[in-house]
Amino acid sequence: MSTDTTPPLRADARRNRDRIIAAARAVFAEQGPEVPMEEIARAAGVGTGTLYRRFPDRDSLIRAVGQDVFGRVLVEARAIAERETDPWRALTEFLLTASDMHTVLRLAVHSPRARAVLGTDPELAQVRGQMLTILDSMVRDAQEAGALRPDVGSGDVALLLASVLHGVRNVPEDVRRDAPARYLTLVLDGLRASPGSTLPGRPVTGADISMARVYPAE
Amino acid sequence: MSTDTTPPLRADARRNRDRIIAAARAVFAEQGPEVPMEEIARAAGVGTGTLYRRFPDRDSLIRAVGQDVFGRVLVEARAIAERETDPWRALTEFLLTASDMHTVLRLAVHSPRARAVLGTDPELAQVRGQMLTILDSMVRDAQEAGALRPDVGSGDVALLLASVLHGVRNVPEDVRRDAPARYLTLVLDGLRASPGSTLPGRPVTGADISMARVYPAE
DNA sequence: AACAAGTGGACGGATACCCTCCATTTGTAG
DNA sequence: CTACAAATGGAGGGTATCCGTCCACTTGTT
Repeated sequence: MSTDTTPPLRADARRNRDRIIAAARAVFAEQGPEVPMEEIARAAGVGTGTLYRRFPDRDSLIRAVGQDVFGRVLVEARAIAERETDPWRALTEFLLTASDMHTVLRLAVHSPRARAVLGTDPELAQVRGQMLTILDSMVRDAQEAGALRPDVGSGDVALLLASVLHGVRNVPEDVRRDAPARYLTLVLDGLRASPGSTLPGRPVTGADISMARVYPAE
Repeated sequence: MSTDTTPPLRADARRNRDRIIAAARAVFAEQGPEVPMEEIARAAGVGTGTLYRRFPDRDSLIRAVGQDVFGRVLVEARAIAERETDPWRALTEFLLTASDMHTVLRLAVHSPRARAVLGTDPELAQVRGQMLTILDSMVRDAQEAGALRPDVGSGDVALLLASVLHGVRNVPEDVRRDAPARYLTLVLDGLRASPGSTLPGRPVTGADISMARVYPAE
C-alpha cells in the first residue's frame, strides 16, 4: 500500500515546501487564491522557480493549502468538542479558530476557483465531511440546549462567519484587529439591546470608515 | 454661476448615458468597480467607443455612479426618516434599501479604488456627510429608545451590513434571494435563541454550501 | 436635405502574469 | 573532503487581457 513512489525530499527542500504552504495560507486568507504566484514566492522567501518546482501549477498549490488548513481546523474542532462540555461555548470557541478558519472560509465560500479545485479532491471530501459533521452536531447540541435559535442551520452559521471575517476591510488597524471577535460576538449576541456580553474593541464611528482615507489592503 | 459650458446633449446620447450609469451601477454592485470596461458597455447595450466618449476614463465613471447612487440612497433615507416615527423600524427599513445600498457599500467599503476616487470628490463629500448624519441620528435615536445596544456606532452598523450584503455568494439561487433580508434580520435579532421575529427564507444546510457544486458568480 | 453629433467595434499598444530554463549554490553519501 | 545529484532563484520569452483611440457609418436635429 505504501509504495514509495516519491523519492524522499532533501532537508532544505522540505523546509521550503513548508514555508511556501504557510505563506500561501496567509496570502490566500488575505487576498484569495488568485494572487500572482510571484507574490506567494516572495512571501515565502523563495524564487518562483522553486515554487513551480514544488507545485507545477496553481491548482496543485491550492490543493496542498486546502489539505493543510482543513486538516488543522478539523484537529482543532475535535479538540474543542472533547474539551468543552457546554455546547454554546464549544460552538463559539470553534468559530474563533481565527486564522485557519479564515483561510478555510475564503477558499470554501468566497472563491469559485478554490471551490472547483477542492470540490473534486477525494482526499479533501473526507475531511470536509468530518468537519461538517462536527459543526452540525455542535449546532444541534447548542440548539437542544436552548442556546441557539432553532430556525438556522450550520450553513447559516458558516455563511455568517464567512461574511463577518471577510467583510471588514478598509478600516483603521485597531478596528481591524478586533473586528473578528467583535463582530462575531455581535452577531451572536444580537444588535438588539439586551443584557448580553461586553464587546471587545471600541465603537467604530462613521469617520472611521470614511472614504477620505484608504487603508492598505495588506 | 450656471455658466452653460456644456453644449446640451442629444436625446439618444442622453439615453445611452443613463443606460451606462444604470448598467455600471448593477455591475459595480455585483463585481466591484474594476471590471473590464467592455463588460459594462455590453451590459448597457452600447459599444466601448460610446462609453469612452461619455466617460473618458474609469474614474470618471466611478464618480458618476457614485453621485447617482449616493444621491438615491440619501433621498430614500430622508423619506424614511420623515415617514417612519419608530426609530428601530426607521433604521431597519433604511438598511434594507437593498440594491442601491448594495452598490454604495461596495464602493464605499469594499473597493480601495472607489474609495480613493470618491473620497477626493468634493461634490460627494457633501452627500456623504448628509448620509452619515442621517445614519448617525437613526442609530442614536434607536439607542435612546432602548431598541439598539449602546456600545455600537454607526460605523459598526455599516460594516455589518456591508459584510452581510457582500458576503453571501456561491449558494443556491433561492438562498441567495433571501439572504440579505434573512441575515440582516438575523444580525439584528441575534443568533441567540430569543422570542424574536420569524426568519424569512429557509435554513441553509451544510450541503447547500458544499464545495462540490459551484454556483455562478452572479 | 444637410450637417453635426453620436455610434460601435476593430485594432495597436501596454501591462501583468505565467512558467521555463539554466548558471550557480547547497545538501549529502561515501 | 570530494563529487554528484538535488535544489535554487530570477531573468526573460510567450501569452492573455485590457485599455483607449480612431474612423467609416448611422442617427437626430434644424
